[in-house]
Amino acid sequence: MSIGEKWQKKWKESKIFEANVDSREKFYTTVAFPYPNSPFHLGHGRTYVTADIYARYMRMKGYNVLFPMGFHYTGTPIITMADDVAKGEKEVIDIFKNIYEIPDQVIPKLSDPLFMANYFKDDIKKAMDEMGLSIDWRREFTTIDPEFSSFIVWQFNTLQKRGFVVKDTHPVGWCPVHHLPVGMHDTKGDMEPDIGEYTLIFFESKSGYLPAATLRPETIFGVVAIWVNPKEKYVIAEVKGRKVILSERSAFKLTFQIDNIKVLEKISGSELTKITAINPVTGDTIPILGADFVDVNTATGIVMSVPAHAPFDYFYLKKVSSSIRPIAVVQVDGYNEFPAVELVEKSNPKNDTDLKKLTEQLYRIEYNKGRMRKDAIERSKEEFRSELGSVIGISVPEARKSITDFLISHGLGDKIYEIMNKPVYCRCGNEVVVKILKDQWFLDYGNPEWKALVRKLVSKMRLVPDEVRKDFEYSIEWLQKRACARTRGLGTPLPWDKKWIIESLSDSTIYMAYYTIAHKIKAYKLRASQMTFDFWDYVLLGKGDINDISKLTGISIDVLQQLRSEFMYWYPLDMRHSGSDLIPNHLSFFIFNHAAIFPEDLWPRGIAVNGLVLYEGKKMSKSLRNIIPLRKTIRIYGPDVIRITLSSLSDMGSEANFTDAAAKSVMDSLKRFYEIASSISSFNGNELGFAEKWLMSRLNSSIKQSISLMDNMRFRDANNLILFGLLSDVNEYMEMVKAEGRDPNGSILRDFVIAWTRLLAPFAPHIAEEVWNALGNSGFVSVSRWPNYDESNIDLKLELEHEYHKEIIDDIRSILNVYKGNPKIATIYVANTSEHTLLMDALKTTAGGGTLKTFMSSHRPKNKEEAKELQDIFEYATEMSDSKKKLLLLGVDEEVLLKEGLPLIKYKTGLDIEVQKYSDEIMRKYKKESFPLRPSIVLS
RNA sequence: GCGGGGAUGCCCGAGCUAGGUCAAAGGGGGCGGACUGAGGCUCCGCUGGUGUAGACCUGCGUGGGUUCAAGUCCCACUCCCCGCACCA
Repeated sequence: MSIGEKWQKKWKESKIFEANVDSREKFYTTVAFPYPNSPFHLGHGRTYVTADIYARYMRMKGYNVLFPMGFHYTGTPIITMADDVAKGEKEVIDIFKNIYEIPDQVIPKLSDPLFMANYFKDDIKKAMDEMGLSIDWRREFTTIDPEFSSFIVWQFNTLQKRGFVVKDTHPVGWCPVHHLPVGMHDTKGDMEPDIGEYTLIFFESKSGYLPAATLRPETIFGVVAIWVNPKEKYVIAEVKGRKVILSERSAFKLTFQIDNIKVLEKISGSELTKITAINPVTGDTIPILGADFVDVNTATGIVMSVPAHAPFDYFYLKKVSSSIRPIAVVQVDGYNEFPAVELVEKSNPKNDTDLKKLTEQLYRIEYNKGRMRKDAIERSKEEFRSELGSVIGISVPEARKSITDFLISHGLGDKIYEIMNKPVYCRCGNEVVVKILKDQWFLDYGNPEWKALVRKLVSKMRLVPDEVRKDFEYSIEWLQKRACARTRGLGTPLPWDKKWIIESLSDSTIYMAYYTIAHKIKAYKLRASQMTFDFWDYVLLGKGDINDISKLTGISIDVLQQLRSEFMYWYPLDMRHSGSDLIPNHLSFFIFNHAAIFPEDLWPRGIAVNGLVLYEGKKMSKSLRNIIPLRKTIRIYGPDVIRITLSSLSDMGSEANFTDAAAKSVMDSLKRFYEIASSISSFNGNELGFAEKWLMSRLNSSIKQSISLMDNMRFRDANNLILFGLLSDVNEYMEMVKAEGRDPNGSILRDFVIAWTRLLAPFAPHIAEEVWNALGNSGFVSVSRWPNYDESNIDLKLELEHEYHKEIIDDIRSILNVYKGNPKIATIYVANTSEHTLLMDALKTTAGGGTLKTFMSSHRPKNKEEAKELQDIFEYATEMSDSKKKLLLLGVDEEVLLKEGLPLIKYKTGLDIEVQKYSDEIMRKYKKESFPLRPSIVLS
């Protein structure tokens, strides 16, 4: 059995992570629960480990820590994926089989969604245990447990009562064949259908209205023709009581958006080109022209031609007719009155791809810099002129909005939805269309009262790292109505309209409250039917009369009280951990729903967000086939290595790059820690010299620093300090002792290792327990206290002195570097008191904002040499490091200091060292100056 | 387009919210050495260029600017990554 398994088992047996209400201060933390549609990969581990490190740290700080876990079954991906398995979809099966190494006999069973969810839940749970997460598993649940459903029903009833649920229509991507909404998971190539709006403008003709579809309705004044595709089929249909002409395909697609479309007759595109149309805004009569580039599958298949501002239009119009003149609508600085003409003539596009690029370019320029021309607006019909006058001179985006409103309000236009990134195909092979869902239920995140509460909540919240605050503020302002129910998937039916299932991002917003009593619900075997609206109102909001509720539900008063006090002990949630990708949705919804349901004193206090995980510098993806199962890496490296590599090698807010090299180096460091810990009994020294004092100082100052780093979740810095930093300190200590030719001090090292083990425990709990136990400590390091530091052991001066010694060594080495020959002795000339006085004076001058001039004038050099010396010392003073200044201010006898470091300097340089006082003679002989803490060194 | 975040030495990556201690932390890789039966363990040294003395030169996306002094501040530009809704 590995060290990992050994301690995981012991933790479980001793129940140390099962948190119960007691008199201690509590700390309640959660992580977004997993969605079990596949096993965990490396990327999943990061958030959980990060939360666990903090949970373990807080536990060691003496808090009563609750870290529960549940599983999210709600939604469609599990169903879709099970379907894929059932259909024998190659890619999915290949991933399960070859990446996650799921046994052959299991794979067919995964075609049952519930089997899949349970199977992966178990696998994920194992992964969590194998990572050493300090979870209280008694509170585990899934979101389709009837007990949990009763909680969600209560949540939605409450939201409904408070007026935060509204009914509205909503466009979705839709498969016209199996009549279901399609999201990213349901499309070929996982394409998210991007739904956009086209404006329709009704041009009159003798055969009916031509609804030209455009993204730029403001260019209506510059329309010189209508394009249709002469090779395609069109129909005349009755739409909203109006006779319109549109492509056959369009008529079909629009049935999903508009009721009662009646196709009256068919007409070919070429036939259409024989008639003319009338611009409803200007009254101009314009030709209908044929063009192959018109795609009848996009919008209505009727396109208006604006050659002044659309490169396509100008390019093709030029080919068909030379008599039509462009009409300018938008003025842009740096272009002539017909920007599209100018662009096409200048860059001479060869094909549609070139034209597309020009279109995008012009579109952007006009959108950002364009202004509406007066002459264009004045082309409108007399009756509209005064109303449209307001758009003269305004920007394109503004004009677009008001002209669209104008068109619709005058019955001259309409809006339709279209898939903008078309074609998008459903997995069944049919092209996705836009469907308007009627009677859809929404959570009204746009509600101003609600938003105001949320703003308040966020402003009081602790966010780690704080940079994500902007993201939250942005996303909260941006959120509007959000559909909260779906037609299919696992989950809880909407209580007042049971054909809808509450969708997954809506039933996962306040479930942290459920954990606080989940174990009691199980222990008392409460049934969902007992957990009524009144029950939840009492337990979570303290509403209602406990006697009545007890009678109504058949739950004893004692149990009800217990549940209420459990909840009130743990709530509010202190910290929520999640990936940064969930900021605009889940985490924001979490905030919104808490604000809506709970009183202010129960609002969550903090969110910690981490970036994603890369593997060897690349994003993990199916297509790259570089998905690394988490459990596999734990088998290879052990849990402690994985924990540190995922969570503590990069800053929390930035992405973490998992590389095998990094994991290996963490593994080596942990091994080294273990070796040192196991060998301390063999060290027999007992001297308490400079080296020991230095080591103790390093330890104590590291402990001191660790506290603020851990408090702020700066795990990268903390780990650098604790794992890598203390390791190199021990090495340094060993060298120092070796230089003095003596044995390391065993008892000092023992104290050091004991503290070190505690510091390491949140990061590498398994190896920490092992060492803790081997050193003869009772109990678990996991529930021991974070080490205290003794301020009196922190000797800044001593540490600075050691720095000084190392600098002397570096200096000698850099001279050796360029020295030709074999020197035996380094003579170090230490500055004398007069230089010391001068330097102090120079420092005083610079500190007071004085310059070289001030300094000179107060010293009045007698000759050139003296002036040079003064100047040098002043320059030295200005560029002196802070640590040297400190050392100088602490007051040192440099000669004594040097002698203290002699063994180390000799050992490291391999030279004999002589220390002498500096004199002018040295200056004459070697042309070298000595400054305090910067002695001159002469090799010979 | 909107919003957020980046661009640092062979590679990865700190530092840039308080400008000087920055040729620039820490890794990795490479080179050399110690230990060893051996080492893929560990430890030590070197790893921009030049240099017979701890120095100098070049340098932190590009171009300007502020300053005695800029990787760090200001302006402009180029490029890259992430999110943008009913999907967990």
